[in-house]
Amino acid sequence: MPWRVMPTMRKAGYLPDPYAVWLSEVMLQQTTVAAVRGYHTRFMAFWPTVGALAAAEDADVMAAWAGLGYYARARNLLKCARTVVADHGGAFPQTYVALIELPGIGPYTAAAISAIAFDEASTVLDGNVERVMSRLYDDHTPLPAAKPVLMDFAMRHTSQIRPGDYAQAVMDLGATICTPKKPACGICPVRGACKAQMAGTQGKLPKKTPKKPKPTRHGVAYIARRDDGAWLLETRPDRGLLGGMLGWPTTDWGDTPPDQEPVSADWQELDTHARHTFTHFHLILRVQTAWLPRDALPDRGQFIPADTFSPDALPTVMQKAYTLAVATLRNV
DNA sequence: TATTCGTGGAA
DNA sequence: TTTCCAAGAAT
Repeated sequence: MPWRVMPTMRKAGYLPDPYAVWLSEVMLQQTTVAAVRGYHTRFMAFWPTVGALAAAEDADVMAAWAGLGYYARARNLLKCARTVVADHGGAFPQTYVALIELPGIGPYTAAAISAIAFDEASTVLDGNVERVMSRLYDDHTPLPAAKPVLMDFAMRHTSQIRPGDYAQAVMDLGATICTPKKPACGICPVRGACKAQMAGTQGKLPKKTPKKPKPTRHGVAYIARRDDGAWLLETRPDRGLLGGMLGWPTTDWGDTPPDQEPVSADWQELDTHARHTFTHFHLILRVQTAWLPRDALPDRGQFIPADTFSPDALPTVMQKAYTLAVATLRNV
């Protein structure tokens, strides 16, 4: 990662910017490095300090987060930045105990920041470390029930010497060698100590409890433009799915799609629909489009001028609906 | 303790 | 095409 500080530099006393570390660790929650890289670069360019982020407009931050998912992270990111400014003088607290009090910072992130940015000997237990420990001790207890024992294993290994380097090293071991599929045991530095490697069970670990099948829900998105080109959008409520994000007015997403037109209009149903999969359900989203008169008065949402609107500010499912609708609206 | 909460890429 | 997931936190 470009925001990493190399071990040789750390040994000389340099530590990375806590703000950059916090931002990356929050973005990396349940998210791949490849997906995060561009977002982290843009956030650091737009808001170089926690003070700058704290002073940002909510809508700008949510728009910059669009597409990365788990939008509660972005809402908590702002809460956390503003708390750091208001209660900590604009400097991140340096200990696990203090960090975990902040919004959006849980056990893993508090451990990662305190270790990487402040060299506290905290134990990081993320998906990588869970995998490494389950294999090292050949523990077949299914996750998430196995977390306490895996944390106990991880604590035994946590180094009091250069704890920041250790935290990154054990996670990198999981990310690059002790991988979920086809681990590179032949080049693993702890091969000789790995019980799963000896038993030949590394490919089956960590064991996980089977997850429930995803139901399919249905909904309708209403994409309307006023005759001056303005788009009808609404900011979703802070709680729930896509909370705080800009999007098209939609029906509720349930088993049967109700009719909840945001404004009376001559709606045109598209002959295709968008498919999207969230964490816990599949969505089939039908799309209706309409042109509205200058004096239209919608029940929901607000008009965004054409020169202000960018689909990049929308969550991915809303971008899918937009892509389907654009061609049709052009032809009207 | 169990559920909610995104996304895009790999197999 | 469908499943499975990847550096979790909040409720």
